[in-house]
Amino acid sequence: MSSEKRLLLLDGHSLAYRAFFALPVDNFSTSTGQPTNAVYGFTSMLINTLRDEKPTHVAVAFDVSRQTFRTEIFPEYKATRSASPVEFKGQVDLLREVLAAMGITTLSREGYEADDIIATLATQAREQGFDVYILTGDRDTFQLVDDHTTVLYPRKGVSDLARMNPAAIEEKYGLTPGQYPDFAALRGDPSDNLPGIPGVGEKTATKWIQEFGSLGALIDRADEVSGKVGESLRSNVAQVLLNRDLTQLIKDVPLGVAVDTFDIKPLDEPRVRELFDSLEFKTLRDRLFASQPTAIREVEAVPIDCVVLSGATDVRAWLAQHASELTAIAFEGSWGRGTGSITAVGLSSSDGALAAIDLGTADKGSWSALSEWLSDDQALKCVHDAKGPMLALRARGVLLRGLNLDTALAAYLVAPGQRTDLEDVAQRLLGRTLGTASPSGQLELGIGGMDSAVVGSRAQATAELAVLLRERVDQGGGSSLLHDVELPLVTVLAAMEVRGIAVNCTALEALAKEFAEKAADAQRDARGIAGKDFNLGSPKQLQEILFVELGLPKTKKIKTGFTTDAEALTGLLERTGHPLLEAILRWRDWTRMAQTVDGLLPLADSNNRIHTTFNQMVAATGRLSSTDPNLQNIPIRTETGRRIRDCFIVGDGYETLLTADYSQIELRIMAHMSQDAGLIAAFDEGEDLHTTMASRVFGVTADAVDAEMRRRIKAMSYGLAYGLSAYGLAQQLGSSPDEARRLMDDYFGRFGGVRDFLEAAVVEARKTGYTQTILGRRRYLPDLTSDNRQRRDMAERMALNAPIQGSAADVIKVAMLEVERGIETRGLSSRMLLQVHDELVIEVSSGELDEVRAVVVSCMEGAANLLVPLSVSVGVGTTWESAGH
DNA sequence: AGTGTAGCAA
DNA sequence: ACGTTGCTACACTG
Repeated sequence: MSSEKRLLLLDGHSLAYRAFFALPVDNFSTSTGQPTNAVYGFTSMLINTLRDEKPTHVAVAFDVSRQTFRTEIFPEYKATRSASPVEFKGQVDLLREVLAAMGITTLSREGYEADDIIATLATQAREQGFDVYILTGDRDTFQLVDDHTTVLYPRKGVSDLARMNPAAIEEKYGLTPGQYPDFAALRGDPSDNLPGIPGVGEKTATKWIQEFGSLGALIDRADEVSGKVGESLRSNVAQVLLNRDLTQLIKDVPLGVAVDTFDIKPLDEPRVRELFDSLEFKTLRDRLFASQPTAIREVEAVPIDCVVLSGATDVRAWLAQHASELTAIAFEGSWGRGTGSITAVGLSSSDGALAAIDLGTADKGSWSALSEWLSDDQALKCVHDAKGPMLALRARGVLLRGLNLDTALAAYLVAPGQRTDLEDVAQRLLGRTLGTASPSGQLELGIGGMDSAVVGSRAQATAELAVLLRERVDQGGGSSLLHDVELPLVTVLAAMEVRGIAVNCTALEALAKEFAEKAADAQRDARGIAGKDFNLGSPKQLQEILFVELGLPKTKKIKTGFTTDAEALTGLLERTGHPLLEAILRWRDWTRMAQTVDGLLPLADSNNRIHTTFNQMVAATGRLSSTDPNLQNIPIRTETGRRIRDCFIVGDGYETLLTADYSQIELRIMAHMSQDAGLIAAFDEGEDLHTTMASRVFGVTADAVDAEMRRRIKAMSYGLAYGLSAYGLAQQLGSSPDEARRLMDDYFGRFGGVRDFLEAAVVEARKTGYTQTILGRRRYLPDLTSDNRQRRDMAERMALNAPIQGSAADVIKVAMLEVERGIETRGLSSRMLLQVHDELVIEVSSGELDEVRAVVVSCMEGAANLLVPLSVSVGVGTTWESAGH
């Protein structure tokens, strides 16, 4: 029979320490280098136990210091334990933070170990009728086990727990729990530095306790023990009795708290979310939230006044009555790859009214009434992440107009780098947990119809967020960036995604076949040379063959051994000339290309067009990203890569593709932001920039600048924007750090304003907490003041890069708006298809080339007014490759 | 399913 | 430890 009151007690240090050694720190560190293995392992065990044992009360005990009553009795107690590693120490505080966020009581008392606190609480709890569960890595607690007290002891790792109840103790030791400390005293404990009896191990200790019943009886009748071990026992009685005292847990530690107060409280969800996100505990976070009993984690109450609208009259009447000012809309449905469908719509008007429309059952009239309102640009709307719904609406021929706010975009500008889905933002800013349609997404809606409470509450949350975020964006000075750039860009991106880009599927298929054959050839060669079949794609197997079987020189160390990346293998090939290396590199090249092609082919629609998805809220710097497929990383640097590019073609009904890209936009931004006179002058020169800069740095005429000098300056210039170190530059150039340092000195000697700007950027960011772009886009970098050098250095590099990369993103976003509008206002039918960070790809209708080129160039060059001109180069051709530069 | 390695782009 | 921002594929591990 299990009690209704169930207390879970944990030993913080012992569990965290176990986790620390069980989990490789390399696999459990944040991207900024903070080790989290101990916190992770502990938290994982805690969540699993909460789920499995369903306690009603929880507390965690910690040791305070090494100094306890035990060290007073026996100074050598635990004296052989080495200091805990620094990687561990910092994690204890993190762990306490996690527990605090989870609302779990932590206890510690000077002079006592966590075990004593646990023994005390377990005793009190038992008296009050609790069932007690003790999760600990310390076997001394076995003495507490009884019919209502179970010790959960990690067998190995952090997921395999042994349930130590009286039967389990009996089975494992042949003893009762009460006999355990007697046994432990006899055996001694090397890890606690408790000496045992020479010649007496676990077997003898068990036998004696079984035979005599207890340690007291054994010592009373010690004379009866014969032989050498008997001798040994008699001469070590004092030590054994001391061991017994040290092993005994104290059950009356003065704690001054009642077990009742350990009842499980609701999670501080925003705090947990923030903390777990910063620790990069994604799955753990989800597991924790999933494990919350519904009684505690209540889904938001059903909005009682959410009316379900059906029929054109209904819809029209509601919209006329309520949708006067800003109306928040929540769309349910699915979208992507330039299309989508909407199943339900929730509406939350500024007067507080809520409505929902089920588009699965709605008649034609309701739909047309709704779509009429959706495309009315006088009817102002707010949507959380509007681009997807825009795609779905376009698929039904409806243009969403009057979009006045996108709360996801606003949340992104306020906190780039944080998640922007509605659930998360609502949780973070409103402190509210939203209900979702169903864990599996659309499924339930499709079958079971609309859940008006869910749709309504999402619309309502969006409306509330609109008020809050508008204010936050204003405070952050991002109002213009949001309303003049990001918001109108949503519509442009949606249009680009709908358009897609045409591909030559026949040619792509031919490439796929050819690349696969080339890869197979290389694989055959490699296996032949190695003399065995192995998986070339397995770094592990590759390491075994290269460094063990063939005994090739070791490469740079990585987490899992030695790197086999292309740079390292090329280096090895040069040094050893081993033919296997050549075959592997060749196989990598061909499989890479084959993968790219294979990934593209199935994504072409019936018109042979591929529709990517541009994500406006992923990159912390303000860049766009592209997925499904990623069209921003189509190969270009190799001949083979260019053959893939050649398969992206102008579509039917259009004349040609045009690509336009900014020349050295990041350096121009650097010139502008730094106001470095030398750099500005170098741009005004109009000749080859890197050559001009090299001539100044090296003090020679432009004619005397050779390719190597130009290469160095170019690498230096671009490295700067990334927070380059002398070491990194040396790597890049293949020279010594000393040489690189000299180059940097010479460079800054000539372009000192750049250095001053970069230094000031970091200082300013440290002071304000954020960096800023030319349009006021912020990136927050709290790690700039971190005590952890690695984190701080990382943040400094981000602070150098973010204003530059982000400003470039600002500029091309403005340009995109201008290009789109320029084309439209001139009544042209050419259209923008892609953006690749500093490049736009346009599909040009016949007869429009000259005008489009002029529009694109002027819009791009005019997108920002910098201290240096923006320069755009244009290429034209029927394929992306031939239109390239 | 999540993590690590590798490799493509800007 | 040593240059930023992304996305995807694969192998490996649980």
